[in-house]
Amino acid sequence: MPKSKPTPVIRSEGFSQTREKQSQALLEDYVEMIAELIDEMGEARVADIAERMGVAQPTATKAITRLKREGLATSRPYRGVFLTDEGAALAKLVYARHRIVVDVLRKIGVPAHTAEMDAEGIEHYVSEDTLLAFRKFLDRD
Amino acid sequence: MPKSKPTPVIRSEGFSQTREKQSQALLEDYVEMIAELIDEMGEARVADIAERMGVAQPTATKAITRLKREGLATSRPYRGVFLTDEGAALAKLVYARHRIVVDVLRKIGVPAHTAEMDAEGIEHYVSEDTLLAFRKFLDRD
DNA sequence: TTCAAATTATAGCCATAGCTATATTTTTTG
DNA sequence: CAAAAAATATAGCTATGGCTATAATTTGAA
Repeated sequence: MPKSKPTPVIRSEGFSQTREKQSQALLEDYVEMIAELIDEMGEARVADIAERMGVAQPTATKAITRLKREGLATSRPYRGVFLTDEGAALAKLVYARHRIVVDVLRKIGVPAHTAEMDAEGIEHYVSEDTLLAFRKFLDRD
Repeated sequence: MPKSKPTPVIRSEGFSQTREKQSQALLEDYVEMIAELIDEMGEARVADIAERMGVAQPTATKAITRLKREGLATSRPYRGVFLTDEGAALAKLVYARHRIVVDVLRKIGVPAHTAEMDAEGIEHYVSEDTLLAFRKFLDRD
């Protein structure tokens, strides 16, 4: 098994991308959460979104405003939140990716609960290429 | 290999932790970068830090101010940046963790360059338990 | 049906992370 | 050694993501 060599200069390449992804990660979390709530409860109320995200209600409202601006969700004042086609598609992708990351962690030997927790942070930084490798890895044996 | 079952309710547990880690991630990146520069060039100048981080110089200066506030670095005006013992220890941890994440990704089948890039984002969300599992995984075969 | 309770929106605050423009200090060079 | 160049610091702006307090709206119950 070849240990990777240090590649200091290349390292910097990843940093700026990482920054860009941080705001995308929040959008993904909200979209995923909204999809989950709609699936479980038939609708996604602001209060429920806030509670599950672990933030205050105005924080959730502000995030939803941004989701609407980005074309991922819709909502009418004092009504529930809905996903656009684009939002629903994103939710599906994010959910699938989450499952794959969890499965990979578990196959490696990470305890189930830890895998769920860590996947929440990790999943947003898994590129398409890496996801492809993950799928192949899960199909082995 | 058991596919993981959806565990929607548990999911929310991870979110708040994820938020807390985002600010820690930046600190880790800077500390790691400063250690790298000192190692390579003998000193870490603000301009070099900024360039490698892909940010403007005042942005780096501001981050360094925070590093100093957190006791991870020191600096005198118009002079280079240095790591405290604590900062150096953190840099070492972060570096080791980075190598492990890269090695795990590569063992799974992720191309080297992709592994380096994705590890940059992933590494900050790998818990101690997961790291332990990663080490064992790398030792297999 | 009206009024209290629950829900959602708004206002206004803080901190972080980014930027440009500019001032200050150090370094280099003619 | 003085002046130009380079490096660093500071000021002040934007946007995000968080909060509390409060206003507005909807829902439900008497």
